[in-house]
Amino acid sequence: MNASLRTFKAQIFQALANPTRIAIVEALRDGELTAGALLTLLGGEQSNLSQHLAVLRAKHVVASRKLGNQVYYALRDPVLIQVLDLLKQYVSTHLNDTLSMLGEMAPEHDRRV
Amino acid sequence: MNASLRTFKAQIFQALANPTRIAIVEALRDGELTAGALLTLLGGEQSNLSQHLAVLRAKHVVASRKLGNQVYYALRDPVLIQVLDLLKQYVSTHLNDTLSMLGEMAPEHDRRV
DNA sequence: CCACTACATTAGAATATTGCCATATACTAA
DNA sequence: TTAGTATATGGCAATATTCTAATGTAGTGG
Repeated sequence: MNASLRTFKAQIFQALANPTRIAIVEALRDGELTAGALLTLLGGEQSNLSQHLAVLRAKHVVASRKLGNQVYYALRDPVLIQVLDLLKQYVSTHLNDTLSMLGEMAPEHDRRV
Repeated sequence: MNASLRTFKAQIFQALANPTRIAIVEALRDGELTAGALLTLLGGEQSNLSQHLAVLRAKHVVASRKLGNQVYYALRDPVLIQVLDLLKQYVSTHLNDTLSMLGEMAPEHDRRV
């Protein structure tokens, strides 16, 4: 495998390497949402969310379309949902390994990981 | 979903968000390798590779066992291989979008993406 | 013990990422 | 035009990542 391809893949991972951006992708799992809806869902500063959306746009993770006053965001590829689903598996498999990192949560209690 | 869990997932993505580390994970796809074998495969500075291995260890992506003089590295969870396989799909789906980023390769010609 | 091989760690500079704040732009409505 | 809503962008400080070079540590063999 070619170095440029690896760099490209690395950039996709980089795009997902932030809790807020993961939350965005998860929020878009079932369809598009406006930036405002995402802001309501996720909370935080508007400009901060907008910057994270810019990162996801730059890495082609999301597409945006403007409708009147608002901008609708959607995932560009459902494969990323599958990636997140695999990560859920990963997290539950490794819960015991990583409990210390999280410093919370009981392992045997299902909390919709 | 809980913020700590998202942070944890983000760290896994962060671990994979580097071309060298992706190359390491891909090299370990079919089984364990020593640090030296990885160095031979991937080239570059020994200390640099060692640092990347340290990142992967810290994020629990790889396990290491010492045998005599050498350290064997292995993936801790095959799910990460699946993640990389999905990324391959992703890359080929989006080749046209991202050719400019890569600045090389013909899209219709199969190059083992 | 000494020398050698295999890895790991530290230090430091260059660069990138992140969050906050303020400001800018685009669209709508009156 | 003026005001208001929705979103994006730029400046800037704090922090994190990545690389190179040098040094440290563990195991092996003589």
